[in-house]
Amino acid sequence: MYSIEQFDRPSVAADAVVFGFDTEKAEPLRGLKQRRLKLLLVRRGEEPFCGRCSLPGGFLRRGETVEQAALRELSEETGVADPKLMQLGVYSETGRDPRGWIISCAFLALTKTVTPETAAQSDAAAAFWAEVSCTAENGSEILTVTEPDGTVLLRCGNGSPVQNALAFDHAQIIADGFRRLREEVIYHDLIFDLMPELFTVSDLQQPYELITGTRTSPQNFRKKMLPKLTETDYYNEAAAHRTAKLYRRKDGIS
Amino acid sequence: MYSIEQFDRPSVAADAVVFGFDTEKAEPLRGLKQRRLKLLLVRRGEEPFCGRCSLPGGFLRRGETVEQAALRELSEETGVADPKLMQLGVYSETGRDPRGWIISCAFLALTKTVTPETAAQSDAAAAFWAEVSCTAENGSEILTVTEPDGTVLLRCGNGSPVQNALAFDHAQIIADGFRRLREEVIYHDLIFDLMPELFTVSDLQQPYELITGTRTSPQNFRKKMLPKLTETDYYNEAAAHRTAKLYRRKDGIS
DNA sequence: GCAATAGTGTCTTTTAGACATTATGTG
DNA sequence: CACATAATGTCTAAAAGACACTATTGC
Repeated sequence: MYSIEQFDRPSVAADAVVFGFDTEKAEPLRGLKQRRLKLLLVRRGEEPFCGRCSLPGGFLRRGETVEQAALRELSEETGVADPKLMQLGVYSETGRDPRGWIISCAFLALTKTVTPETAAQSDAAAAFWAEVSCTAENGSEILTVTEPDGTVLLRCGNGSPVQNALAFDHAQIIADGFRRLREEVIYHDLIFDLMPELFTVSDLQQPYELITGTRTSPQNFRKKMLPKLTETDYYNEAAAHRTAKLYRRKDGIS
Repeated sequence: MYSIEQFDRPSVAADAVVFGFDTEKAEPLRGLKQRRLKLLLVRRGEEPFCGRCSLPGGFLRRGETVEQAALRELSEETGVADPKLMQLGVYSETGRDPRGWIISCAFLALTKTVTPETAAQSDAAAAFWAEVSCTAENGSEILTVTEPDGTVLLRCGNGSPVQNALAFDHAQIIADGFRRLREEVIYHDLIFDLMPELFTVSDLQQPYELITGTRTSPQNFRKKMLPKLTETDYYNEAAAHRTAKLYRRKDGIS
């Protein structure tokens, strides 16, 4: 029988690009809820890249799948509990990790619940939610990841990093993760995995358009989304305008 | 500095699901070229699963990326030279390989050139092109992989294997690969990576519809494809009908 | 009443599909 | 000429977008 001991073996890490939407009372004038796209990061407390930010993750252990490793590390490091996980890609360039031969199995993870506590209750308490924005500047799109204090961690144009304060090759992984997120939202309605169970149609629009980079009128957005929704008997709390019906995702969509 | 030696490490394999179209003179009545979808397999000459068929692949070596490993193994084992490679997924269920802790990084690979020699000139001469068909049977689609002698190696309904003579978990990898192929052909025009540089519009139709599971009239298929094509000054060899203009893929189409 | 969003309807543009028609090659 | 496929055009149905208009709610 073939011996596998004759080959060197790499360490295998599982890292996750976790996106979620935060609900902030932004404009004080009217109870307007603005949703901001957030990315879960960890500030490293050890070498290499001590003090820099990285994706949450850790090493694969014997007896678990890469999915289980990603979920375990997410739970341990950041308190994020039940995200939707999708494989994003394997990063194996030699030299990507100064500690040695380490390949990373990267995941795209989506959570419905972004709360400050999520990050705070972690072991290391080093996890936090960074803000993600995607803006069109003179033709091409710029993806920006910013710390809560305003420090820019990452700027990407056309899918490749142009400004990068992150550890390892995590800037590239994040860029790939956002591009994949866009594809999944456009083609497989993954927007619903970033929303609470019940939501209004207009709750969907800002998140959807931020990720897809599109823009429509509220009327047409409604017409586009309604076939994917089931209405409920609930209404949102009254604001300074007509109350809105709450919907849930329709079964069998995607 | 963090020691990575304290962790067990898995062996990492790179396996490829290689698709390509064969051009057969099928119907003898008129010089009709029929294209058949093929999948590259290897008959194993050693344990485990000695005598069974598996995807071409092998172990990752220090100093190479998983992409390089996949290309090297493809070239060594099967003679397939310059395929388009895309990461398909990581398979890491415990027990998936009786030799021990081995995870597989699977690739979707597309080649423009399916020839008997491709497989024959390999080291082991154990590589061959199996035939892939996807038929609609009472509502759901059945994916079938057949050996040249007619032996059924794999039948899948709804993306999961129902009849499976393949080694390891390669049946599931192939099922995932075909589903991914369909998505890439529909959304990213990957059909062109399965065709020669120059082709007629009708050369495209049978391959396109086999993979996507759709069916249209030749007229409407032409209208759908023309925006993605650049015409050339060449024509195909005359058949028993009007000669057809040869096209190439238009730049900037994805 | 006013501001703001919810929700409906109407019109137009674009796209996809059904299908008739002409063109051109071989036998 | 018969036949098969190439290539174009026409009509229709479905989807996407622009936008007018009505409905509620808080202030």
